[in-house]
Amino acid sequence: MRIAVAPGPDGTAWLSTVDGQPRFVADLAAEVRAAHPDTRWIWPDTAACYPALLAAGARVARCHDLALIEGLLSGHDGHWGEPRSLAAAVARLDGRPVPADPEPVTHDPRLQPALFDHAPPAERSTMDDVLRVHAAQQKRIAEIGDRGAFATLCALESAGALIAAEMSHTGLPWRADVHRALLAELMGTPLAPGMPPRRLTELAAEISAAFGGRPIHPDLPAEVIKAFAAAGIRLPSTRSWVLKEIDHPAVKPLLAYKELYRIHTAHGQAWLDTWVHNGRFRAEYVVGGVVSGRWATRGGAALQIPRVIRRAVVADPDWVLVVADAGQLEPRILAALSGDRRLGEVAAAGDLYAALAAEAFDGDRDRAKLGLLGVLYGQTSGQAGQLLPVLRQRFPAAIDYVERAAVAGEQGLLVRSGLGRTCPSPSASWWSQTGVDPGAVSVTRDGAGAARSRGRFTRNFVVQASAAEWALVVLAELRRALHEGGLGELVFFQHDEFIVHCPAAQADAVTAAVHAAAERAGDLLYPGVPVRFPMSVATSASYADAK
DNA sequence: TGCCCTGGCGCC
DNA sequence: AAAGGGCGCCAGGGCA
Repeated sequence: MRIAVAPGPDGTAWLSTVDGQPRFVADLAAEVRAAHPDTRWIWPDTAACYPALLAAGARVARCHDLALIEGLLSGHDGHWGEPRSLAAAVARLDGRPVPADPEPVTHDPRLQPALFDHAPPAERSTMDDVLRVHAAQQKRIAEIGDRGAFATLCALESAGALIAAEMSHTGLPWRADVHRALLAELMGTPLAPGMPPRRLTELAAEISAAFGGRPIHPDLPAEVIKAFAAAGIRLPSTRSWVLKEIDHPAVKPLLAYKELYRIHTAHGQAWLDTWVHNGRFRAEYVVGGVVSGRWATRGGAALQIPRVIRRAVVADPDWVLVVADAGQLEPRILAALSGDRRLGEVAAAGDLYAALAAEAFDGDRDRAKLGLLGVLYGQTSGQAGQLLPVLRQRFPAAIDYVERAAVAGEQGLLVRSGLGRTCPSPSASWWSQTGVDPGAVSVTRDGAGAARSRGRFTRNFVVQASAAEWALVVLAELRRALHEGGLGELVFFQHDEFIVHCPAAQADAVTAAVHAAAERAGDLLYPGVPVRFPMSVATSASYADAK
């Protein structure tokens, strides 16, 4: 059963079945709570309307997110990033100028909360728009003619939007006291509020001393390069891997400073004060913002939590964190996508790189890993490049798969994930720069570089985007299983990693649900393909102990 | 003052 | 050992 929703302010809405009469409701949350649980809700924008429903205790099992699906359809047509709001979709249908999308409503606690005040009044005509856009999207999805793959992608993307809102609502358990103790242990406490932590000050002094006492700001690359030049060392940059090659007494404190400074600025006390409240870190996930279908976050850097800081992620008393990680996901996806039989056999192993090493690299796991990652990222030089011929000879179908994607990209063509998520078209400047466009004047060396660069992007896209949709299936299956079993709560998702927070007694059931979800994802996306997608699952009180 | 760019680096 | 795919965030600098 599908029910269309045109949300208004203060929890009001117009509701309609796909072919019925619209009716006004004063309390959308009450309607949702009373509706059949399998209802698929058709609405303009999950991120805009679902948080308020969750706050009112109304959970939704399934939805059709018109904005996200408009974005997927535009992308499929080669117009990634075009406006996708309900207003834009209607204008597109009517052949009118398409308005730009409004700025997303943010829940960033640093900004003044201005939520819910701006919602336009619910109008009956908005319901007409919802129904028209929905019907048009259904037609476009059907016309793609890929036996339902793209429709699956649309359902997954919508499910992802629900899960993202639910995880933001729930929050990741976060112990501010543990975090503060960790910061003090790593870098000492500031001498005064607002001053840098003590250890940073000390390291800065050590660095200055190593340069003969000249005062230096270690966080200004230009100053560091100048200081090294004065000592007779010319550096192309101050990146840590460059510094590691240098023999100079300033290098050691400089590297230590960079590491701590990063933690201080990105996940220090200021971050803690801003983002952690009442024992939870509420990240704002952004679905549909990354070309490959991975999620992003807005504020809070939820997908870049440094390993040392993960010690602050601690389960509630008598609860545990079940941390699941899909190991070596992208090479396995390549094996499944390409149907390469030999790589599939390698990918049937628990440790893909070890099996690959045994098969083709005399048991050298590091070289096997380096070579395969080089294939995924398009590295042709250096050691990874040298390993390519071996891989091509052993796994021709897999190598061919990514190289076709690379060639298509260099020619300005579009490539797609397994379910049809589509990469962006090249920019206008790319066409003129590369000379791929026959009307262009000449190909510069920069142009050739730009073409190869796009080839690396499309090569990686087909794998990364297909991996992202596999992870979405896992997420959706896991969410369903947890809800049906009354098991815990999903609290974190990061590309190929999933965290469930649950009572300790449920840990085994949750672990089983994770494995089942991974298996179902493989069966759904790659039926009959022998590739395995093993999950490593660990249960512990702290995220830091789970790896 | 605000905006955009760069360098650098955290995560996958 | 080598430096390639996707992101977001911070600080600082240049500019209007």
